[in-house]
Amino acid sequence: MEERPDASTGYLLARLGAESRRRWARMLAEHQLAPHHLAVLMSLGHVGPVHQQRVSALIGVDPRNTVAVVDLLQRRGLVERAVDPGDRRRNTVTLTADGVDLLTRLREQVDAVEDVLLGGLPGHERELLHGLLSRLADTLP
Amino acid sequence: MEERPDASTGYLLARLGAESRRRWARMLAEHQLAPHHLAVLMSLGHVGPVHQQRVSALIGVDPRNTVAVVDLLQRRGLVERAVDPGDRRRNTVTLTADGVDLLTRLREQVDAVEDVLLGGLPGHERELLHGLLSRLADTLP
DNA sequence: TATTGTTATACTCTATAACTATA
DNA sequence: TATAGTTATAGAGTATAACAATA
Repeated sequence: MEERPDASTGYLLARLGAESRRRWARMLAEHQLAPHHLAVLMSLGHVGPVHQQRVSALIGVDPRNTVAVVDLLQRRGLVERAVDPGDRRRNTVTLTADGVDLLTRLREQVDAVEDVLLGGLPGHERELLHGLLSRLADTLP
Repeated sequence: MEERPDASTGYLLARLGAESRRRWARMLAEHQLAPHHLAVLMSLGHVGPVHQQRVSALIGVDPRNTVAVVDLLQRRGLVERAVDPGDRRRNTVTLTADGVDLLTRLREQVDAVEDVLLGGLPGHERELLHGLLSRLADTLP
């Protein structure tokens, strides 16, 4: 009887997360976007306009590295930055109409990529997984 | 009623995977190792000696980038490379006794990191998540 | 000719330090 | 003094191309 230690959950998360990111990257390359850019669009679509600091926390990217990500999206007219009148240090980031449009169109491709990645699980288990990951993500910040 | 599109499962995987990797990296820094190094040790502990090509597939790292990872582990005496007599192009990678020792000692710290990351989920849901991720990882290669 | 491992290299992503402006 | 955003930059990780040895 051989010892066969199982991989840890944290490792499986990192391993599958890297795989998912890789597929996202390939899909997004045709749009000249990187995973972080879509992450921002999806986050804004999810929670609405927020300060740039909050964007960083939502997508799990350091504030300094978030600057360039939002810069590109702004240059493409997908998001807008507006100084918060209540605290002029803060930038409120908002999806533009073009941003919403692109997000809507990308969702289809996102789902297609996902179908391949999660192909090994039947539908009800995918929903189960999604629920668990979703709750886990909410407890992070 | 505001539109609140939910984040995709693939995105949640990438997001949580990056977080997990970050915590692994901080923990492993004291041992002068990177996540990929532990990934190799865990994989070998899981499936036993395998060709380097298979190591690449298991940890999800390109063969070219795997070379340096195995190089370091070999220099530290944690794994051994042996030419396969049956096909001399191939290197069989094996855990050394020191490698097994380190892996055993690291498992404790891995579990501690994991407890923090998965703190938001009760025990039975962690097991559920582990099972789902485990099956998903098996369908990848 | 195809495959395993390898090197060199360019590119992307992430982390460390320090600055500006507002508070 | 502390915080939001920014810049510059070094370091780690990943991807592109080409090669040697073996099959």
